[in-house]
Amino acid sequence: MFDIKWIRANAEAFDRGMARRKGEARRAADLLALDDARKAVIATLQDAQERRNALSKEIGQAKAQKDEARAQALMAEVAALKDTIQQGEKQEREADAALRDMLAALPNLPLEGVPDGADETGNQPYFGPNGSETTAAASRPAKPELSFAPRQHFELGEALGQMDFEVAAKISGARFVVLKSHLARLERAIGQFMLDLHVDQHGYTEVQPPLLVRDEALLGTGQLPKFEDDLFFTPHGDGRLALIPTAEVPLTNLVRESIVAEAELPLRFAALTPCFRSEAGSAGRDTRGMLRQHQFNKVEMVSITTPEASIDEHERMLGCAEAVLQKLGIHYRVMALCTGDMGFGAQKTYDIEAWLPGQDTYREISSVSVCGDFQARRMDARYRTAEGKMGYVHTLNGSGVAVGRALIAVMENYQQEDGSIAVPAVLQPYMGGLTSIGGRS
RNA sequence: GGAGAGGUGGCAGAGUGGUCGAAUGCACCGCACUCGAAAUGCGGCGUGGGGGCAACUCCACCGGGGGUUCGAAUCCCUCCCUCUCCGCCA
Repeated sequence: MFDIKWIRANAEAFDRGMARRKGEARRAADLLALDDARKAVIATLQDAQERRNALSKEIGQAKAQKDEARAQALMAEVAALKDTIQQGEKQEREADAALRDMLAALPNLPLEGVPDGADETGNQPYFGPNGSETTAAASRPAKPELSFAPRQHFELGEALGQMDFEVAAKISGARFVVLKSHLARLERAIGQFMLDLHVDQHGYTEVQPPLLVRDEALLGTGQLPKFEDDLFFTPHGDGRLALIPTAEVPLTNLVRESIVAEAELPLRFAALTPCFRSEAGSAGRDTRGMLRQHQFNKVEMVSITTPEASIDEHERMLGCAEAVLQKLGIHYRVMALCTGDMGFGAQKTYDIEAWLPGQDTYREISSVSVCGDFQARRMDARYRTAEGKMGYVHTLNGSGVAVGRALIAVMENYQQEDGSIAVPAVLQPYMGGLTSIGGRS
């Protein structure tokens, strides 16, 4: 959410940034016109209120002095203002709402340095703030060398009899899956491992958040008002609650409507939760396998920082997500998303794409974004310095990483010629010591 | 689900139609006293918005929203939240 004052002071930068955003025709002039109209309404209203207040005060004094005649005269005088004030209040509400609605529908402005582009083809490889392709390659696991034609995860899973899309469809329809036996445990092991990593080694506080949230929370992080179609809702009383599309929503809203002492920052939260997405706009895409499901598990990281610290925190968070793949031994690449591929609330986003041998391609497994004060303004999340100065916090979120997609990556990268799957060393403790799924033991 | 009580500044807690942005206490900040501290005294201490170069001034805010009234923390409606009792329940 933008501050209209900021737009007024930075109209040119605002227009330049919005022009880079796909499909954003909104210009500063449109918003400033609304704001001007709003101010005019306020000026008129306040003028009338000021006169009313003064006269009402006199009425109080007259009454106190038992001067009924004077009180009556004053009341008659002020009565005339009543209609003006009520009209004005109504107009102010309408003007506020008009401006607020327009501001709430605006996406965040891309940071300097974010590549321009219309879609994912405009994304660029990223090797770290001071990195190169060579330095990055040194810290990233290599592609597995498979001496046979690799299979896709669903082929492996179905052959094992531990991944069942048909029965899931009978129960819940398309885009659901049933995992059983060792694959079910592998799913749990991956989530557990990743959450432990972030909590034990990366300084995140483990959180068990609500999975059903109010519209206000979704407005705060930016899923509403524009992306209602992507969400599942359930009726609740006279209203509704949404199933979280990502734990970013409850984790970020942890600081909503609050003022955090600067000394408390950064706050780092991590959670392992199911996520629910209607995938309304992706009919026909990735229909095979469990790459794109209505329900999936994800470890999410959220950081709340000062404005000064958010850019460094972004790099740090990317590192936390990368560590997962490094420890799992899965080859990946990092892409800096272009303006056309970034999410609504992001100033800058890195995607981590895991190598999937079965698909012979890279697929997104994590997305790490810095949002600046965009969400903080929507949530009214502020911080106060030791000197008492207040400002909006900066928020960041990143997957660390998507559990279902990590399962796919493990399966495809650790598959053996006989269709069994080796269990990565770091997961074995979480698998009761199991070293292979489907192999002869 | 039924019955009841409540939501006021960082905290505690007055205030049931008029000069109340709101007593008082605690906390906090400054000053005085002190070698220093405590205690004490004096002063300060909310947020958002409009106007103004500025000193400043005006408007709004007592859980959220709407209404009644010349005037609302106070009355009415509605929503949210908290607590107590009953019922149900993993």
